[in-house]
Amino acid sequence: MARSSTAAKHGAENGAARSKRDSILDAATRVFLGCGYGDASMDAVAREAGVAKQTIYSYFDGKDALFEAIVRDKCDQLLEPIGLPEARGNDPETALARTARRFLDVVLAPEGMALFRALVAECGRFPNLAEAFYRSGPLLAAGNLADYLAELDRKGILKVDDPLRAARLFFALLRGDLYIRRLLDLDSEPKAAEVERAVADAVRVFLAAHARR
Amino acid sequence: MARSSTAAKHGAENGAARSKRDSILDAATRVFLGCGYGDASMDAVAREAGVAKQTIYSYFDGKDALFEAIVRDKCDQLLEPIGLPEARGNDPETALARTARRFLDVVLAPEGMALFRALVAECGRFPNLAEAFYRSGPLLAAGNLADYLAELDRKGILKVDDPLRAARLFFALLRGDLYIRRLLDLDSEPKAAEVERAVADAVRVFLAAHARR
DNA sequence: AAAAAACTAGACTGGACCGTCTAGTCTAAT
DNA sequence: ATTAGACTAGACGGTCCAGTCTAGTTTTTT
Repeated sequence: MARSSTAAKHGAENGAARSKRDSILDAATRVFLGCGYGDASMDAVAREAGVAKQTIYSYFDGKDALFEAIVRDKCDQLLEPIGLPEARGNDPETALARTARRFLDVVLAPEGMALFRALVAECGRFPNLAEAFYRSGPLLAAGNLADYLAELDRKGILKVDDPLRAARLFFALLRGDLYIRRLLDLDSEPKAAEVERAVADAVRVFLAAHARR
Repeated sequence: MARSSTAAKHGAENGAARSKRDSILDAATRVFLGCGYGDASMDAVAREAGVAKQTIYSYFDGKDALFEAIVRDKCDQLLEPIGLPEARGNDPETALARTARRFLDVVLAPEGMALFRALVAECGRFPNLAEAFYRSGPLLAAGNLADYLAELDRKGILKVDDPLRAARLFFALLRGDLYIRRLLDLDSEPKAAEVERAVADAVRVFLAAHARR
């Protein structure tokens, strides 16, 4: 019935209340993804949101619940584009490149990286969040691509024995070394040209591996 | 002159002193990699090492220095096998598979994952550690493989235009989806059969992409 | 206008933890 | 035997922080 387990006593769940909740969520996102769960303080969130600390506790049960809320929120919002099935032209090269570009744009962006870093850091404390992220991100994306690959196989355009496995490999190829370097914060957000090069490499290798002979 | 910046006043840097320092380092490794930098307490390290807290501070300057020491230690110890150039038979498939196996055995093992997770979580606080890890791990491994690939290209066995780039791609392929799942702690250490399958997939795709036509 | 609900600012509690300090014990060298 | 240095056990100061509480103000509803 109530949205969150306890703290949902705000009469109208719309209008001004919604916007206050949102501004808390936004501020919390900045703070939590900026310094990590451990170093983020509720006082900092309150300050950032321009809100009294008590107000936060009236919308959320506590620090854990707030973190969960912002992560689920960011997952939905951030991973939505890569979850959507891609418009599939008849040219596999173009379709793959488009999928690839969309994927990298999301996961290599500062927000995507910050979210993933936070999840890696806290996966011990919040195992269900890690699972939810994986399902609504990498797994969904791979599933969609797998459907497309199966179609290409049926049509005899490519040779794909295990579509899901192949899709996962494609995304792995795509992350490449860049992703590790980004995770360790050794690089800043890559320029479009770099992304384009990674996309081209991945597509080339993938097509070579699955060409009909 | 002195090993660590300040705390190196232990007369003989051998024998009993060495072993005490080592037991602190071991305990600290368990604690830090077990709960992460933030949640690890110096008291817990002392308890784990069976040592008074003061003793830790006589060997290390503080929590930061201790963390640095254990990370550098684990980097050296863990990544040493993947830094070594591989015995290269004439069969590229076998050589690649051997390199791949050695790599995955290290990075997917609990210790390898814990180290990497800790670095990802703390890369903001310890940027130099992240850099050191990258250089003595992924970069070194890629460099070695690149040398081998260049050789194969010279001999006309494979077609490898940019060896370093190709080597990085090979390792990316190798990490695959498994690595993401391991990072988020969604899987436990993979069985040998799973590793073998990942290795076979990566080698197959890589060779297909770099075959001489 | 009056009552109720939401919100603010800030004090406060209780607990965790880093790093230091004290006082005393053990070991090894002189 | 004495002395110096390494070590132990535990207390302690200072800081930080999650979550609660109080008292007063603003907004909304009736």
